[in-house]
Amino acid sequence: MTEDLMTIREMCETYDVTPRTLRFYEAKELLFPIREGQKRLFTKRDRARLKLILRGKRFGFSLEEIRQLLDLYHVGDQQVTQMSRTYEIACERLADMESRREELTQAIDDLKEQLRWGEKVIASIQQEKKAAE
Amino acid sequence: MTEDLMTIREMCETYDVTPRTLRFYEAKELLFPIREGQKRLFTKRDRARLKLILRGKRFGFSLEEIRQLLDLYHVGDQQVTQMSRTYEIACERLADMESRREELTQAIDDLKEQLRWGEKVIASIQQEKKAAE
DNA sequence: CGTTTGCATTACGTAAACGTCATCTTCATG
DNA sequence: CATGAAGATGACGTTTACGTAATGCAAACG
Repeated sequence: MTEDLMTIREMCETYDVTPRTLRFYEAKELLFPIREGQKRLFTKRDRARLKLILRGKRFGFSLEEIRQLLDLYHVGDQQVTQMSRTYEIACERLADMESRREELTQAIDDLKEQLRWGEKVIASIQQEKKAAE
Repeated sequence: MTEDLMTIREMCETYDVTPRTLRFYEAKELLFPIREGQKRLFTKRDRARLKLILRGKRFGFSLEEIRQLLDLYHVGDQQVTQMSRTYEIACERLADMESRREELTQAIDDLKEQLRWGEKVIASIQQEKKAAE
């Protein structure tokens, strides 16, 4: 931790995932821990990527989609000639996420309305109970 | 369609899903189409539920989680005594969704920043090209 | 009246995302 | 030096969310 490197166990405790998950993400080329002999050591970069992975998952992105998103955050890995294409993809993603947020806002408003209705129903039940006493 | 009832095919075209998906959702008790002989006929209620299902999926909810959410929108199906509990669950869901939205906003801001950086890089490449001519 | 067409059921298949052994090294430690 | 904890490597198992036939019925059509 001090040298900016973490063991698999430290990673698991920090991010609440299993070793299997981390090895799986490495196999899928989402993470690239360095090796000390056999053992994996996760860098700051791996941790940043893992946070993005977990966030992506919470929004229903597949690991493959997340992998593409991750590349947007590590453009240095890419050839400069692919930069423009990468930029386009990123713009599309951004639009996608913004429309998602609007949809989510709509869902929140719907649910809030339901809740107001529920409050009314509960209140009227309380009244009935009171009347029955 | 005129009588507020739709065949499976009409549903598929309207909501861009396969028949298999609709039957699957029925088996999982997410939809409750009525029967005309053997054939399924989907009501307005089924369509409302399907919209919520598809929306839920876009946010990474599992079908089981969605089923619970759906019940919040059809409280009439429940016993009145369970009302308060249902209300609690709904509040939790709401908080969950609102924190999701905040997270999404953060992700959007991050990506926007990445894009601004990308714009700079692309611009500087254009400069290099120009200089090379 | 035979045959498409539309929908149904049953059942096996599959991709994604890990879980769960079983087995094997490698150190640190009593 | 035995051993036990931490980590690695297969390899098979599991759940979710459908896909994909194979087969059957029933109305509609040429």
